[in-house]
Amino acid sequence: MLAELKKSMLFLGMTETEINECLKKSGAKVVEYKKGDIIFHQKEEPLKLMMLIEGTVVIGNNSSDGRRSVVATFNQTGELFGEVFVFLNKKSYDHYAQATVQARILQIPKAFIYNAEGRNDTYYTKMIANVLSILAHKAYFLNQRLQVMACATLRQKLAKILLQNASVGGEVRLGMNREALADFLNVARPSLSRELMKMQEDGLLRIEKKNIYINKLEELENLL
Amino acid sequence: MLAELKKSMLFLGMTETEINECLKKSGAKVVEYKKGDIIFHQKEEPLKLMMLIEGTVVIGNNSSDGRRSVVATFNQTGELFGEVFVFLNKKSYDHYAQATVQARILQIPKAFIYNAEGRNDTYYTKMIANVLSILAHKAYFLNQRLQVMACATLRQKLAKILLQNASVGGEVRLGMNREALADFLNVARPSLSRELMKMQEDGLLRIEKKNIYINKLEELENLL
DNA sequence: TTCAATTTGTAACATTTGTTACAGATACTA
DNA sequence: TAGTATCTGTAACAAATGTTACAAATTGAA
Repeated sequence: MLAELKKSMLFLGMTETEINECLKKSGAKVVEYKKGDIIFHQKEEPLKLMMLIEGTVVIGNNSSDGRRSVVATFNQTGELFGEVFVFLNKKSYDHYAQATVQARILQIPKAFIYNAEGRNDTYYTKMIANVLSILAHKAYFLNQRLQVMACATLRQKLAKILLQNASVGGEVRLGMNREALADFLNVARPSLSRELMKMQEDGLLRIEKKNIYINKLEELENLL
Repeated sequence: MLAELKKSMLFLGMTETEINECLKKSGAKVVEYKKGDIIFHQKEEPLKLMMLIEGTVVIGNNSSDGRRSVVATFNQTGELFGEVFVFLNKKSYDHYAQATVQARILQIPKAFIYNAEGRNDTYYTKMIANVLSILAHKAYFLNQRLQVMACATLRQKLAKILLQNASVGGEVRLGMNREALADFLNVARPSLSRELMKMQEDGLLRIEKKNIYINKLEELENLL
């Protein structure tokens, strides 16, 4: 498991010795869940950092009439989930977490983060830096997404995401198919196709298979 | 100035003594800017936490053809800005910050946060907790906003924001006028008015002056 | 290769939302 | 109080996007 932990954002840059030290001093535990098990429920107080080691976890909430809606899905080893609620110091998650397949979760008591005493060891500083980086990344990513969603027209949304992801040569590799891109932009897939084709006709870009090449950078920027 | 700092998110829960200790040990400085002065520019490396003490600051970026677009505005005493870039450990802000009126900014070197040595003082732990809380709040807020924006229809957006802000009795006080609400939801004001009135006709809610009262909570939830 | 499954572009039409203009309501000031 | 500015709802129309269905293109596997 250590090999996986070393690659996670939380333990990035730490030696195996340091990671073990963290796990021991923090009282971290690995908990196994079977398919369908609840990992935490809505009313529960967020007291542990949850890191997915193996499996798939969905975050959702129950509305008052009992309907369930899924807010997020995690399936990458090393990902944290629910950590925002931990650091908000909220009295309850307002969401539940459920394993959709068998899962293993590393759980680190939050108290560990909030107690610097006797921790002039480097691992503590590294972990703090990592946690800050994780939260900052999340805020940064959400902000990027919001800027796309905040565009008034579909053409503007496309311009935004293309500019955000363009490499120096003007090549854009989004790593999404049309359907996923449409979901990301929150539009219907045929609407997306239509607008992409229109933009190509207008000479703004060139579409080749999965790749898109920006022809007129300035014009795209002027749309925003 | 201490009185203001005590109310800021960054120094929340700290005594004046502790705050002074922080300022001294961190090498923090208060810098004055005149109207129009650049506080940091796009290529600059983010090395200091910036807290607005007085004035107004806009964050923006220059696109390649020289046009400027404003991304955010800060004018609340005690607010941090640009902190996400600091904790991302990026090599450059990709934005500039500019004072739009005379401003005073408290600047705290980031190194202070990343060095726990000899800091078994309680103020360090408190500050870490506060910084984590600030970032978590930002992520939480952005996520809330994103959930509203991700709704497919205007009616769903309204349902979402009303449910997010409803008190137990079903009263919703948004503290925004129609124009601001329309901006927040990213729709045209007349479209917003039209949909609100339709929802009232459908019996979902009741509008009284600035306040909105939810009549049928379940039906609103079922929209989502 | 060949076939089936998936992805993508297209078109016609329905629906939603934006735009513009204006009048009644509300809030603010002299 | 009167008068002005701002906010809000309304309506007619324009424009953008969603919906549905389908065929061409692409991918992946046998």
